[in-house]
Amino acid sequence: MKDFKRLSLRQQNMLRFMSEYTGERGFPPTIREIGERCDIASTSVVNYNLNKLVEAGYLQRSGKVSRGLRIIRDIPGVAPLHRLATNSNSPRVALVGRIAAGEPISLPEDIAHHIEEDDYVAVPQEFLGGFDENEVFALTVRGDSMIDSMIQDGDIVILRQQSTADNGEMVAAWLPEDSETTLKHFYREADSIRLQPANAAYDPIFVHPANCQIKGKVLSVMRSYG
Amino acid sequence: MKDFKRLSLRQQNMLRFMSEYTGERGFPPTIREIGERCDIASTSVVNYNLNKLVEAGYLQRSGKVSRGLRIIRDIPGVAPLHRLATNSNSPRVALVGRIAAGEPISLPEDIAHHIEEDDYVAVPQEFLGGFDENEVFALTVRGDSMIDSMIQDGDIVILRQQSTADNGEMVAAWLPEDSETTLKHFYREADSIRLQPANAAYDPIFVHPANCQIKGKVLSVMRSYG
DNA sequence: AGTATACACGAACATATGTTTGTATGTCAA
DNA sequence: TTGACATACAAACATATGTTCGTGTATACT
Repeated sequence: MKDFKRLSLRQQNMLRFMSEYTGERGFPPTIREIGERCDIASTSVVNYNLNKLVEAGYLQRSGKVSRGLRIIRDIPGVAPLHRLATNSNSPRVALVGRIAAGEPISLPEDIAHHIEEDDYVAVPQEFLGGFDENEVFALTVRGDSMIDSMIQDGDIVILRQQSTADNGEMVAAWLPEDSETTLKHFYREADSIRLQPANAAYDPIFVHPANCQIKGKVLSVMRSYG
Repeated sequence: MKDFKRLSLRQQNMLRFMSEYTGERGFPPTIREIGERCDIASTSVVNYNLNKLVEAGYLQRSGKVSRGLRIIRDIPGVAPLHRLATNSNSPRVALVGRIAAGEPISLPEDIAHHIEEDDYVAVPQEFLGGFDENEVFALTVRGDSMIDSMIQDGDIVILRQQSTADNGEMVAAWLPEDSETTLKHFYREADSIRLQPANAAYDPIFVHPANCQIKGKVLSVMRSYG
């Protein structure tokens, strides 16, 4: 059984993507989805490398069925977030950082490590959108750059970790070219991504998919005056 | 959200099968596989019942993709695929009504009477502003008349019952002459009261003190996208 | 009777998706 | 050079799979 480092970079990427995807959606990706995300042009190449991963003992495949993949070994770097102790019965969500124009947010690798005791916020069950508290995190909003989404300085946004999104969902997106993180509604267009503010008075932003990195989707917002 | 026992026997079977299948194989079953195992002759019937399960809050579906199923609630008799958060012991606050332009809110006498079991919302301690939960109530915002305060339709505002306010506090004010309830920042001027929107683009409202009845001050705002 | 609603069936439909084939390009050893 | 091997690509293929539609059958209510 090969060591993870012995796999080709492409195969490592595939494993990482499959693991993340499955964690986010609840089912594995298709061959073509793997190809898109790992910059593999041909489905047969994905198929080829999947078989290599089976040989290496990382994967099980159920032949001829869609999404017939199952990862059977842990993958460095995408280890599942460990459960964090809590006293309260109320779900406690990791408050991992601040989101603001011009600053990146470091996710998800850093979550498990950089958390301290105080960096939690209690969140009622109803505001977790049915997701497990372990795949949910919170950010404090800094600055007024999200005003057009009815979110202001000091708000706490609750998000679910995921790197993809469905149309209409509100996401935290990191725009590398602009060195900016923003909260917008997500829409996949023909060959670009439309980031739509909540307020109709503001114009949408169009970005190339390569310049749009989804960090998570917004489940809820909490604000305290005082 | 329906109780498990309220589901049809067929739907219960489907849930059990989906959960077991996913646990065994690592990916959810197809519509046809569900049909076979649950003695359902037509794929459309499976599809129909899957949508029912989504309505009941047990399932998430990713449209148009194969095996696009995810169980999001525990199912009696089946080992849970992932841990779901436990019941909350957060303070529970009475959700006494809706606030909207043109509609009065009946406070505080009716609070004790009109409340039913569902009319509570769990609120984390941090969002009660240090007040006792018994003197705090919640309102659902209806309409977009409060957009200028970064509060939108569907938001839940947490308020403390009080009939006066300090300058700068955000209050729910009932304006008898206009038959209107509104959320604004409160400022006492020489011989009038200024109700100031949060957004500078909007003009303040000046009212005579006799035409301004404070219902409570806003402690926090909670919003769930769902 | 008629109407509405919930649930079920089967067939046709569109396409998502795994598989296969033929070919090309690199490296490495003989 | 040659040949073997690993890896990559594109196109064609077969079918698995979600969706839609027309219909039927109960039950309950007017």
